[in-house]
Amino acid sequence: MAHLHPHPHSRERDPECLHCQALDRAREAGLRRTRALEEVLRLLISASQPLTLANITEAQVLADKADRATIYRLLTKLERLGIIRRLGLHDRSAYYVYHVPGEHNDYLICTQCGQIRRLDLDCPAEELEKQISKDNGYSCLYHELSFYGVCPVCAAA
Amino acid sequence: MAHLHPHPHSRERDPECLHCQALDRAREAGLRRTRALEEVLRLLISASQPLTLANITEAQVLADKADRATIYRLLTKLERLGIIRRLGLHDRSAYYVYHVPGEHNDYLICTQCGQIRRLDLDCPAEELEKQISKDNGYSCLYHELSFYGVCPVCAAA
DNA sequence: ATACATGCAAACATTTTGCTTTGGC
DNA sequence: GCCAAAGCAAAATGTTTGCATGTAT
Repeated sequence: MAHLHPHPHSRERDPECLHCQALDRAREAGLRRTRALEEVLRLLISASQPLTLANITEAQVLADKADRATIYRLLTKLERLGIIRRLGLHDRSAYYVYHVPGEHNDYLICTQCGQIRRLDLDCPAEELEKQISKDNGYSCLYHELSFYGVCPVCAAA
Repeated sequence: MAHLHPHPHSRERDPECLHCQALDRAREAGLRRTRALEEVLRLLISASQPLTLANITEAQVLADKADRATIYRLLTKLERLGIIRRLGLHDRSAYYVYHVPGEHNDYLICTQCGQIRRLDLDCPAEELEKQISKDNGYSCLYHELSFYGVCPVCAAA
């Protein structure tokens, strides 16, 4: 999953590389190849958990080099294009994940400390999607399944 | 579901009445019987969809009679007590629903207009909860399943 | 050369807190 | 009377926009 881009800033294309794929999708949609685009995609692709706008803006590679507003607008575009996905995880802020076409992740969140872990499970909602789509006439359906509870560490304290 | 309290402001107790049950739970937890408590519970119980803090504060019965901060603190307490539940539905603001012990609801949200509809389905995540709880050592587990898509109206436009 | 992307600053929306007063028990 | 709850006002947090400038194409 956390497939790192093997050739930063180069123009070579490795069709297996998630980062290249993402970049291609973005370019095809008309986005320009900017530093912010590259870094945002790289960060999201290599992250093992959802990231907030603040997380991204403050990341080493971007700190003091990228503006909140720029990243915000970029994330918004990428979401609209379906390249990334925005999650509502009870926090005040929005979380973003890279969206691998056809893949899906669920999360387990501690209601005390806010820790987020990705769950690796056969999501049972997958099948329901078609049915719900048909029943309600909705298109472009996707879903979000999150589990909330108290993690062992917080339970001890 | 939307069981209305049949005897507002009275002290009679109908053990079948959701509103009475909720009130009892709150009182047992030490909350005082205030106007805000009664109205907030009534609103949430009779609502057919999740409500925001703003929704509640601006409701007829409470408008100009209740302060945002008061309702906010009350909602926070009720959530901590497990009497209501807070949902993260992608909107900027938090949504609240009354939590009937043992019951669970899933939602279908239009990503364009934000409309929220409650889904009536056999939630397949119910079973996963125990497993996840065991696997990860989390306690007090619950989950939230939401479907996002474009509703027919927005699709037409 | 022409858009699109950026940066900076300011506006917004919503949540959260401090402190004094009110009112349930 | 005591302590929780209410009310008011202000702070904090995170998102969103306007506009002038820079830059990829």
